[in-house]
Amino acid sequence: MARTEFPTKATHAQTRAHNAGLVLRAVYDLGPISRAEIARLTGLTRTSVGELVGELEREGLAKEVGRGPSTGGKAPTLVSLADGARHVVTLDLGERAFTAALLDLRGEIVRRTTRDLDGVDGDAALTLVHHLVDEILAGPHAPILGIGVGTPGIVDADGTIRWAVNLSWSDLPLAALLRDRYGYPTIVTNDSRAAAIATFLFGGDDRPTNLVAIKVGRGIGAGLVLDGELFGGDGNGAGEIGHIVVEPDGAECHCGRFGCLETVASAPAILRAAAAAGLTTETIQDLGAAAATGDDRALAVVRASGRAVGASIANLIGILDVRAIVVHGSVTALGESWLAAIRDEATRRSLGPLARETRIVDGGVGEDLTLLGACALVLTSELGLTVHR
Amino acid sequence: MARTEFPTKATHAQTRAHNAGLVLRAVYDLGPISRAEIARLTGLTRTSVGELVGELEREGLAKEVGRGPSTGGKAPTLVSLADGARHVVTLDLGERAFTAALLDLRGEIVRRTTRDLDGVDGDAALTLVHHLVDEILAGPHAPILGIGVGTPGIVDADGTIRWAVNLSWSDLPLAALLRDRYGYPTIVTNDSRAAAIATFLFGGDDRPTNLVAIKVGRGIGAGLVLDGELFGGDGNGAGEIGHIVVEPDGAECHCGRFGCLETVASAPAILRAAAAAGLTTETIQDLGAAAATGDDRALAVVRASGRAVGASIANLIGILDVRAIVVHGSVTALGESWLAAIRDEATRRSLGPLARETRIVDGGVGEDLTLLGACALVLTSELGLTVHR
DNA sequence: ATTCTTTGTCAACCCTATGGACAAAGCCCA
DNA sequence: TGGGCTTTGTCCATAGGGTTGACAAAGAAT
Repeated sequence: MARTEFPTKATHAQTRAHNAGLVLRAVYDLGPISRAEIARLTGLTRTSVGELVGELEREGLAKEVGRGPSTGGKAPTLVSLADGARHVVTLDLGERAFTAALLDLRGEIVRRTTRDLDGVDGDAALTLVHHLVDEILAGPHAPILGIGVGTPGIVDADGTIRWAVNLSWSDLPLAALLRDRYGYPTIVTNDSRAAAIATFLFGGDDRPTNLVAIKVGRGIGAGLVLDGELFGGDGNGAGEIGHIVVEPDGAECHCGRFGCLETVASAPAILRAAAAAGLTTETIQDLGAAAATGDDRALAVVRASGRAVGASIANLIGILDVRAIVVHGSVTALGESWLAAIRDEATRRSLGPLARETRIVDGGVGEDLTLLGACALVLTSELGLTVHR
Repeated sequence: MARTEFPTKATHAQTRAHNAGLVLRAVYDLGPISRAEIARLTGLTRTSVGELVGELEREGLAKEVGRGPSTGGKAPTLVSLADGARHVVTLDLGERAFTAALLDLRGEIVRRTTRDLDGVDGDAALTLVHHLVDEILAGPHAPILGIGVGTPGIVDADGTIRWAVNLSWSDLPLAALLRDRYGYPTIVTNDSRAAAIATFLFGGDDRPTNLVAIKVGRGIGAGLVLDGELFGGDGNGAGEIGHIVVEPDGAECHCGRFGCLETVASAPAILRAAAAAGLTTETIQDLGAAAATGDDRALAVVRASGRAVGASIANLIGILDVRAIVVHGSVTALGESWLAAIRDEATRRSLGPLARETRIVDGGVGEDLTLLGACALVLTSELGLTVHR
């Protein structure tokens, strides 16, 4: 029904907010910078920039830090960001442990606490979340900008966790709960997605406009950054590639179907395959090491799982024409032969020109990616900021 | 390099343009409507709306059309769109023929001309394009808003046709050429994509935010409408699913790989398969008819090709979580058993909850979809309009 | 006929970006 | 050392454009 809702009108305040965002971003991205330079960059007048910078200074977000070199005229007054002027509380609700951390405006971790899950779930897990946040907030901190959470499972756009298997959570309105309890803006997302924006924003200067970050661990999921923004799809389920069937006659998956990608390429599946092949490797690391030494059976297992991921990536490339693909998560510990298998299969299965320009890179185990992504989401939504470097 | 470019500043003029767009859209979508009603809908004041409507009237885009019923006070003055106030020239550069048409603001075709291609290509084909546009413009018309073109092949974001096989065009800057020659804003897109926005915009009131329109004909391509906008990908190649490998050991494709979707599910491939199965059907229609009468061999061929499309759709669903999928193009003539095979396979290969809510519908041969889509693109870019119904 | 509503418009006002002017501060060069 | 030239940052007047409030016109309700 386009009949009832309608896009929102534009107001002066919005213009202001937009331009304020530009100035903040300039200060943020381009380090110590003069007002005049910001004016040139943004196209705003020096007058406007001066006023907006003044506002940032009053809010404590920016401060003058001396003069720069002259270029033939008056030396510019440099303004830079007060990195610690605000803090963000972030949570990584991992498979085995929950981590809470306090991050500054640069995404630097000020402090963190991790608590092992030890089979805790349901309400107890929620209580653990509260404890962790309480603990983080108990220490000294700057004004809090918001709370960002990365969690496994499917998460609605409004921050409700539809279901998270290992935590026995279903339809848990986590964002609303935390918002009510702490009074801060709160964003809850799926961990694959958090990792995706983190990779995107911290990807350095040459970051592309589109990026897909695929997490391969106990489960498999991707976060899609399209045209610079996280894409959720109609039901916020975009990127749930773990349950696309890749082997119609494959093993049964816990989702009820047969031959889902997760039955072939997830960590548990790989270990099962290794065992079936008569290998005695207990962990992904071990298997990777075995493959690295040239063990044929290990190599075969590693390659098979890599090819499955590669085939899925070929689909991604064909459908979305993305150039930047990052693979991360615990399974990346399989090492180079795994990645090579992914690249080979992705190339073999997708259109030449597209595949040639695609970079598939190893994002590693991605320790703090979820925390960073959750932080980035808060920064973006609260300040219109874009974290990078 | 985020260092050099920078998002653009917001100005008063932009605010104005945005709000003008809102008002125009209200008049456009909601037929005869009063200024007061527009004000309520958009959140703008009656004053602003009055002024903006005045502007539309001066431009000839809107006109007063009497009074509406009173609701207890002064009866409202109704304003409605002057459908024929502007015209759009559109071109459909089809596989066998070129069509040019003049469309009004509602996407209604005012007049059209079609010329068979008869093997014409290269410069001669370009000349044909010029002739067609000249012919359309020779007749009476309202002020022209722009030219919209739908063409096969891969098209850059700036309207350069990278290559179109059957026309022997490569790196032809068609948009620039037409812009220079006629002086109108010009948009050139791939036909699958044009069809996608057309389906999206003309899809009625309950249109979703995401839609994928898959064209299955001589080639196979999809147009992706994500969050209400056409998605192009990094190299404007998004939706080129025809060359994703679906059968690694399949037949050779003209792209050089083996087992691309097009080698299995495109019109020529299907006819080849039918011939190989000993069928004497000459056309897609014939084959569809044979399948409809229960011919086992025909049915097998039809189902096999449908399943291949269905598997690709499962990928789309898993990756993008789109709810609305439209299949169109000449191969839809295969009929119900083909569509059923598509649906079955798509459901079988994708996650339950996702597949359940997905609607895969038959868009038919899609006669004028390309023309409509090209028109819609021009309307959207020139007026910020959204065509529907 | 009177009162109450709704509509459309006009005038005064406010927010915010712009353009011009100017002092401050630096370089360059005689 | 002083004059000319640039660049920077700010002040002031101006203008675009949405908002508020008031009001006449027009219709419904009593």
